[in-house]
Amino acid sequence: LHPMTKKVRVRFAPSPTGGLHLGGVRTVLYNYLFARRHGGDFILRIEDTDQGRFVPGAEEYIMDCLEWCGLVPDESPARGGAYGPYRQSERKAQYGQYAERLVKEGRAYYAFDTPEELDAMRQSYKTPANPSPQYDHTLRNRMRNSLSLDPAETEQLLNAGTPYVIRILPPENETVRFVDMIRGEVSFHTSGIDDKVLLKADGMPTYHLAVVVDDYLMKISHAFRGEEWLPSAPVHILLWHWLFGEDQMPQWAHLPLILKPDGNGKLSKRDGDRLGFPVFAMNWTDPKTNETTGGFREMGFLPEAFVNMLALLGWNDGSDKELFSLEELVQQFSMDRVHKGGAKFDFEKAKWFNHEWIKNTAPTVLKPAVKKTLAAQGIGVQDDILLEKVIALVKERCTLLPDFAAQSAFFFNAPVQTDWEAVRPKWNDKKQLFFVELVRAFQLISGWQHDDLEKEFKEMAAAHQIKAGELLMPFRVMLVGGKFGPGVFDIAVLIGREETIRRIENFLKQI
RNA sequence: GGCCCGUUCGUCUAAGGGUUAGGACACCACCCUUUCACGGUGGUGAUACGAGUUCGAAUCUCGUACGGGCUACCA
Repeated sequence: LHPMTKKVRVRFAPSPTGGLHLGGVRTVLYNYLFARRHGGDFILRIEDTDQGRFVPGAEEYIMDCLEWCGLVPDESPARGGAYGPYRQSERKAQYGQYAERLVKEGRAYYAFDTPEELDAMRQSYKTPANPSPQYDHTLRNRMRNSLSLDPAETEQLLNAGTPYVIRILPPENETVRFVDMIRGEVSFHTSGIDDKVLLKADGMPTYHLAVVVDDYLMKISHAFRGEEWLPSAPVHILLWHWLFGEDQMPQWAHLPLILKPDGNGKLSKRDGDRLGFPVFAMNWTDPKTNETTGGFREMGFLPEAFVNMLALLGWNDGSDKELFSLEELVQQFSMDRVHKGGAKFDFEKAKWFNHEWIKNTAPTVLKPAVKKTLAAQGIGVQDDILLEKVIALVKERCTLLPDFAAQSAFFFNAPVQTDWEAVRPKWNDKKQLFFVELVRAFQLISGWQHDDLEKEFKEMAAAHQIKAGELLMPFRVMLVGGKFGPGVFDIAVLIGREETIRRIENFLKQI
């Protein structure tokens, strides 16, 4: 087993190609929890070796997402650290040396095949029985590389500055084994490993080389990534074995995939558009296509709820507990309770988490976010004390932050729309009279608390020989504009005597 | 096709050889509430299949089926 002599250093390494999806955030989260749990460091490294797909602004976006989630790295491109650089592109010069070393030691070779030649190879060897031919031991001798060419020719090509890549040369007949923290021992036969490109023609490393070199140089002790990386793990193990020795290698954990809610397969951003939910942490606008993909933040999720929901998608503490703060997650998290199987994402359950968090969060804490969401709906709030009372009153009926606008707009502005149909059919002179007198009574009443109002209202109803129930709905519509909201007397208390009377009179005038 | 990984209610999951297979979301019913929610009570609903090991299997082994991932000079 891995000697835990060095400090735990886990890293999250996104590629800045745009957006940070659910699986990505969960990977960061597990990294973060593991690091905190063991008093280690959580490192962010940017994998920007593919310049063609690099998207401006994506790196900043990733940092913003992490900050919103409360998962700020100890070391990152922005913050720096003792094991920099934290962007792969800035380490470009070093990768080549490691690749050359592998060639010298006979573990890799030069390949001069052009993209067209590779394409031609894949076309000509493609059969129904073998739909995707590999550049591997079966084919490499028929390609143009330093193994098939004679040494003089290779030398000549190299001297002439012919573009080349460096490919790995997997051992003939061995079994590569490693222990995955989640899956236990996993093994691959080397005959099934193809000659992956390690160093591209532009001198940049591929992920395979870069991840190994970076993890070594940055002293990474644990590396977590999605399950889609499992098939290329043997390449990385081999590289570790040759370059730095397996005793230096991080412990691996391949996280289960997050699947689409309907059907099967990996969750993609397309699924979000199709099914009406976000798949990114925050809104992301691709500067190339100008296309925006929705985020959980903008949809009105609390970061605590978002993180809580993600943590439980593939992990639990063994009990029935489902609500965890980040701090509690840090205390409870363990990699051996992470599941092996993928989990379908369920937006309904995600909303449930948010609802629970809204209900359990104090109005003072909720206030800034609610204020923002109200402002976005054109509802200005001057009275902060009132706002807190309103939040306390309506939060249990809000699932997403924007729900606060619908649920509490009438506290701050008189209703613009009135659901007349809820009242008109049963309206009559007796009721009109009742409310006229109610206004008078409310003007005179001494206390303006819930019980005062209810007592007055019910006594008057009795005096007018109308059931209170028949009057409560009209009263609600007068104050709220519709058939919804908290208790009517609670509402009246909060909007105050003057405003209550104004809304009643206004209604009476219009009906 | 090849290689690898996986499989408990519709969904997320608990149960590490002995439980009436538990909880949550969703759904349904009832209660609370003279609004809408919240809440409460109850209900429908699962160990993919077949062998083997064992007194006893969701749990261990093997096979089958099904699902997924990978199969780029992308990560």
